[in-house]
Amino acid sequence: MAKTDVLSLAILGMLAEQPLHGYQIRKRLGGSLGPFRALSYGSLYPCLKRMVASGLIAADDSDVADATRPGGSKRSRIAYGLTDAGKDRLAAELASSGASAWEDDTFDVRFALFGKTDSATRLRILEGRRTRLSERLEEVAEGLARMRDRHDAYTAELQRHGLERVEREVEWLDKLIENERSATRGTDNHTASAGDNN
Amino acid sequence: MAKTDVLSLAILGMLAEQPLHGYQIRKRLGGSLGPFRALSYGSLYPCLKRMVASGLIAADDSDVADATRPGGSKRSRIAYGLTDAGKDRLAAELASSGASAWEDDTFDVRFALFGKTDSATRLRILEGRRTRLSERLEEVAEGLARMRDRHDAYTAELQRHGLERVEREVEWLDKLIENERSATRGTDNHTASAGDNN
DNA sequence: GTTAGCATGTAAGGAGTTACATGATTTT
DNA sequence: AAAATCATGTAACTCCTTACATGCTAAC
Repeated sequence: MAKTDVLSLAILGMLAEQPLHGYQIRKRLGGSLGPFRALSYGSLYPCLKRMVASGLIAADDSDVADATRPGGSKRSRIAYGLTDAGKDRLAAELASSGASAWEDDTFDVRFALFGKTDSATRLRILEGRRTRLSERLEEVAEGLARMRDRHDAYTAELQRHGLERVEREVEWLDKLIENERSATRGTDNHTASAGDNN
Repeated sequence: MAKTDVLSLAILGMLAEQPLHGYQIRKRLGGSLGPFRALSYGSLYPCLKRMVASGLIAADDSDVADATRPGGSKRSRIAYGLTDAGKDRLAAELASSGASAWEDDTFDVRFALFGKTDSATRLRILEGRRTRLSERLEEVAEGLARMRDRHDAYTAELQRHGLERVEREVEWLDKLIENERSATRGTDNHTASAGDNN
């Protein structure tokens, strides 16, 4: 089974809602998912091509054709939609909560797809991420102790700020985990709300 | 004049304090600078090689030789130090405050080297960074308004958290800018302290 | 009718990782 | 004497960007 990279996963998730063409995909990736603020076409189109080749998505060229000319070939505007294989792959990825799900690169995308992820997996990923960040916290604190004297004021401040940032993300995760747990305790809701943060 | 990439700049900055060998450089990069938490040797050593080739640093192999065997060739342990050209290059880079200085990739390293940067340049970079983040804030808010309805609870929460993170960094910068300004007003201190953050 | 935005793609190249390959030194 | 850590390096590969190349469509 070929690996699904983050970009492909994000695309699969997006196309699960509705077929889209490349240009739209790019804009939405920039808008909602974390790590793709301005993904270039030089990345996107080859990726779509690969996904078509591996049968995860299908290209539909008929989009505008009938809207204007009867027999028209307008070129441009290729809508991509999930195939059955694509749906299966997405489902399989969403059910997994392995190591990579809580790494920096992947976590944001997995989180963005929580609406399609079942409650138990959501919780596992949030907890995995929390553990990951705790480890990071320890590492940094350790390194900070070891280099105490080598730091000038600015390096120390940078370190302190980095630490604070991670601590805040841990707090954020704690809230989400708490939310997730109480939602599960009450109803075993499949699509629990993530709101209620001040 | 060849471009100095972030990694080279970080190395130049580190070697300005004292000669180090590759292994040490790697650990310190992970410890103090932001974007290099675990730089691989596969990146580091080729970079050092390039820097030697372009005359910015010099390799000194005599390190351990006299410590143990008189005529000994111990191999291993190559200490790198700045050449005059390297010092010049570092000085030139530190004096610059162009576009790239406040981008995500570069800012942390530039900040870590503030101890060697003059007050006016520090201020320009901090302000540049602040402006950059403000722009980002606007972009995100804009995109958020445009997609309002397409967001499920989790995507919205991810967006909100991202926004909050950027807002906090702006607050952090505001404090630093304030510090920097008052330090300049008082004494025109070249190596002002960055402390005083709760 | 021309500018701005929509839409698709390719080629070259940058910046990094992983996996491999090797060997010295220190600690247990 | 074995294990951990120090130390240096290369080759293949991944993922992404920039710059280029093309053409349609809507608005002013």
